[in-house]
Order: sequence, then C-alpha cells, then structure tokens
Amino acid sequence: MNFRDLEYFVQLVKDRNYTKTAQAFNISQPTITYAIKRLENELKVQLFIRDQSHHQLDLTLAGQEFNDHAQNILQELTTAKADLLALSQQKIRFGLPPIIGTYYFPQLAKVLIKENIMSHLQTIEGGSATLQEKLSTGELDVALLGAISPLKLKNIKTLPLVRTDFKVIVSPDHPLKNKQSINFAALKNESFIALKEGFVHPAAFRQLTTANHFQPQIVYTTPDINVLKGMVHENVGISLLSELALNNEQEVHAIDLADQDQPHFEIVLAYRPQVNPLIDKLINALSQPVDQFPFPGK
Amino acid sequence: MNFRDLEYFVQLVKDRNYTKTAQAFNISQPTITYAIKRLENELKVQLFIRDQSHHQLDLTLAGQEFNDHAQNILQELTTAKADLLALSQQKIRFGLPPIIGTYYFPQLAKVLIKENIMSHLQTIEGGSATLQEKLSTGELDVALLGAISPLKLKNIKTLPLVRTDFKVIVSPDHPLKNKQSINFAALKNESFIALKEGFVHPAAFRQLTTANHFQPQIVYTTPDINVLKGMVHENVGISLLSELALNNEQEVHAIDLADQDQPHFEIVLAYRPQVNPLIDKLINALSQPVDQFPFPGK
DNA sequence: TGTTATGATAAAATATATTTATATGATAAA
DNA sequence: TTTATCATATAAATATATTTTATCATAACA
Repeated sequence: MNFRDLEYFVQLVKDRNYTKTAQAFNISQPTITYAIKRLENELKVQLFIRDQSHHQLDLTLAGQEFNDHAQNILQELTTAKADLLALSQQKIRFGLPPIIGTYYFPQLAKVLIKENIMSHLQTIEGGSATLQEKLSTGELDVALLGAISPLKLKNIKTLPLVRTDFKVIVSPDHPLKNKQSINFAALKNESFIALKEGFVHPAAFRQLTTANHFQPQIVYTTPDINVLKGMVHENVGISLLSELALNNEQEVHAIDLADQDQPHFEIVLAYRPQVNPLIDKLINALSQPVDQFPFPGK
Repeated sequence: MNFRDLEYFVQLVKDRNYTKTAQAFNISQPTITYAIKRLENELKVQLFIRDQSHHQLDLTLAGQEFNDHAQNILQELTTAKADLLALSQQKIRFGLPPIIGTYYFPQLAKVLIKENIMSHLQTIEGGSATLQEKLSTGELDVALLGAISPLKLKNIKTLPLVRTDFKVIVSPDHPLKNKQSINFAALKNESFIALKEGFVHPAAFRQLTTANHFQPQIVYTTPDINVLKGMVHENVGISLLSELALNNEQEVHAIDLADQDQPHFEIVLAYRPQVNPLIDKLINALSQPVDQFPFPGK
C-alpha cells in the first residue's frame, strides 16, 4: 500500500468526484479510479457506493471507517516529516500566547540563554486554542499555554508550571479602591472593560458571571492590556485581569477575589514527546521553578 | 512513500543487520539497502550510522524519531485493517475479564439478545491489563474492564458502568461472623486467602495492606473464586472479595469495609471510537443502567 | 593472509503506477 | 426519442519504481 493512494482517497472523500480529485493532484482521472481499486482490493472492502441516482458518490461504512484511519496515518507522516526537519535544523518550534510571552516568558529567558537554548527557539505566537491544535498536528514541538482547567490532549504531555489568581482591577478613584478582597457577586452592578484575549480571560470572566448569575454590563472591549488598564485608570469601568499582567505600577488598584470557586490562570507547559535532546533540555529548563513570581520587585 | 519500506525499516531497527532483515522478509539484501535509501532521500535525513569501524549499525537521532512515527503508522494501518474486517463480518470483538464475565455480564445478556447484538459478539477473555492492550492495538473493539482507579487510555473512550464495594468474607465459624462492618486495620493478624485474579483484586488487596501498614499473612492463593470461598468457609483464612462475586448463598459471611479511603471494583466500558452502527448499538445497550444489582434476589 | 560477514552498486528483470484513448451508462436537454 | 453531457471504467501503451542477480568493497576475524 502506498501513501499516495491514501492521499487520493482522502481527497476524493472530500470532493466526491473522481475528475475533480484528479485535477487537484494534476493527474489523469483513471489514476484515481485505479488508486481506489487498489485500496479496495487490498482492504477487501468496498469504499464507495457508485451511486444509484448517478450524481452522487457515497462512502460506505467501511469507507468512513477507513477515512478516519487514513487521515490519522497521513497526519502521523506529516508530523514525522516536520519533526525530522525541526530536529535536523536544531530548531524548536515554540508556541507562546501573547500574554504569557509578554508577562511571564521574559523571566525564563535568562535561564534559556544561559543554557544556550534561546537561539534554537523558533517562536510562534497564537492563542492557546490555536497553539494546542498546532501541537497536535506537529506544527509545534513545545508550547506554553494558558488554561483555567486542566488540559487533556491526545498525544500531548502537559506540565502545570504556575497558577496565578485573577484580580479585579479598579481605578484609584473608584469607591472600591480600598478593598483588599471582594466577592465577584458584589460587582453585579459595575461597568466592565473586557479583555478580548485568545481564550482564558473571556472564559474566566464568563465562568464568574455565570456562577454568580448575572449578565455583566460591558462598556468596552479591547485586545490591548495597556488600553484596558488605561480605561480602568480613567474609571470608565472595572475589569478582571490575571495578576500575571499586573506589576507594581500604581495605575490601577488590584483587589483579590474572595470567591470559593474562582478560576485561575494556569500556565501549562505542553509538548509532544520526541527523541530530541534539545527539546528535553528546553522542557527541563522550563520546568525548573522560577525564583520570583509574578515579578521581581513585586 | 511506501508502507513496505516502513516495515523494512522497523524490522531493520530491530535486527540491526540488513542481511537478516532481508531474510525475515524472504527478499534479497539489496532490497533493504534501496528501501532505506529511498526513505533517507525522501525524508532528507540520515537514519542509520553505518558502522564506525565496528561491525555495528546504529540509529541516528532522526532514525529514532522516525522509528516511533513509523511504528505508529504501521499500528494505525493494522488497526484499520482489523476494524474493516470486523465491520464486514458484522463481528464485534468483545473483551471480557473472567470475573466480569461470570458475575456481571449474564445480567446484560438478556438485553443484548433482545437487541439482537449477542450473536455478533466474538468474546475474547483475558485480564483487564491484557484487554486494554488489545483495545489499543485494534485487536478488540469493545471491552468491559475491571478497575480500581479511573482509566485513562490513549485513543480509547471509557464509561464507568458500576461501582461495587470490596467485602471482607469470613467463615460462619469465624469470631467476626456477626460484624456488620470493620476497619481493614483490624485484620492485621488474620490469615488471608488471596485471589490470583488478573489485576483488580490483588491491587485492591495491596492498596489496603499498604495503607494500613501491615504485611498480610497469606496462607493460600487461588485463581478460583469457588475454591477461595470454600477455603474461607472451612475457616482456613479470611479474604477480600468484590461484592460482585457474592450472591446470597450462606457459605461465607460478608463484612463491609468501614475504611474511608477504600478501593472499589469499578466495571468500565472501554472502546475505540469507530464508524460501526453495531458497535454504537452495543455501547448504547451496555450503558443503559441495569435494573438489579448485584444479583436478582440479593 | 586468506576467509567471512556485511553492506553497496550496476544492470537487468520485474512489478507497479500513470497516461492516452476510448467505452459505458445514466441523466439532462433538445 | 434522440442527442449531448457528465462521471467513471477499461484496455493498451508508457513511465516509473522496486527487486533481483551478480559483483565489488571493506573491515573483522582466525
């Protein structure tokens, strides 16, 4: 059996049209016919139903079943090639969500430079969800991911690194400015500035509003944390922000959440197990506890 | 790329000898040479280190990495073929550990016969660990497994069906015969009959003795539950047995475990997701709650 | 120093995949 | 109903890939 035949098959499942599939590969139509026949002979099952009302090509059950396996096989081969390329180029394809890249990763950089790993990193930015997907498909070797609940991913190992709290941030002019701690329920009537971040902040915010049965009044949404802080400072509204993104500047006042069941921003190291000493070294370096957190001097 | 080349490669990794590998496939030695060259050309990496003056063939890092992927690919293909065969024969390869087969499965049989599934089952007996392995390699479609902790298996879905307690069983002549409930720690000085079952009973027993810091005195070990009951009846010793294996016979007296952190015998339905209506039907039927448990009339 | 083990290479033989040209069969259009 | 069109199948020719046979190269071994 040939990988090419699997590619033809998978494409044909998408196209449902031999001629179109042949065109997609720039080959002649009978090539597809013969490829499918080869598969059907080798597997001893019929893969397609050649069409009662002849404008429709249908997959048999066996065809559906085999399509799943064929996709897994092609995925594995793609991943294998990508991994070998990264290995030979001594590059680690490293996924980093913007927030973690800005507020957490810099602390790790020192160690990585000292261990001579930094120059081997090929950093790819993206939201945690996107990066998870890329890990699974072999487009990434290692990633730092933000999460509010433990991650379980097929073929991916995860290692929680840090767990940080979410804080409520308010303007120094806000009535709550002297509060040390507050229940989220008490914020029912506040105006909120929302952070349009990949996944974690919106999910945490949603979790808190749902758990406390209220529909928050969101007056503004921004993807930029500094804009968000600025608006909170100007008392346009209050917001929810990971303590990760707070340093000891005085621009906004941070209040602890007193809720029992509150979400946490967890930074998780996720990677596909590979035979690659460089990756082992990176994972080892990253899983060492960081001295100071969240920030030196905080 | 060709699956055959992958097979040659994987075998060569095992053999570390081109001639031997060729013999294993009943082909000529240059065939292996050319197959490896094809792979190395296509992947653009060196897979083997040819013999640095010692008659030894070594895998490069890339070779090790690719070997993992090649094995996954071949595994997936094997599974695909097995699944298609089972599908076309309308057979569900169904794993059943002896204890569950004897003491739990009969209750399900009625439903399965009514739903016309029973005749499609090809039952394969084995310990829970063996059956797990066979699920992963595509030798089984569905299995009932015994477990004392939640199972997490790659590519396998699990669904807990029943959770039963372990009981301490003693002879009607035993001093403890009138006890309703007991802490396992109180059994420190008892003689035990041990059940040599696949996995769950020994693990549960070990968990209890370890948690209570004693080394049990095991006077006899048997794989046969009736023998075990007989010996307990004759007061040779006491034993630990899942309530699953107890019916309302008066041969032995069952005592509840009072321990806070006690193991439980969980029956878990485990299966590889497939495109197979028959399997869906079985899973659906098995996941319906069973009316009476553990036994009618208990 | 010859002998053996192990793998590489060239050329030929064989097997497999693809194309070109054409056929079939079913629907839609005239 | 005829004809045109679409979608796939088939046969034969061709192109490509794999395997074998025969032979060579190299290093270990005795």
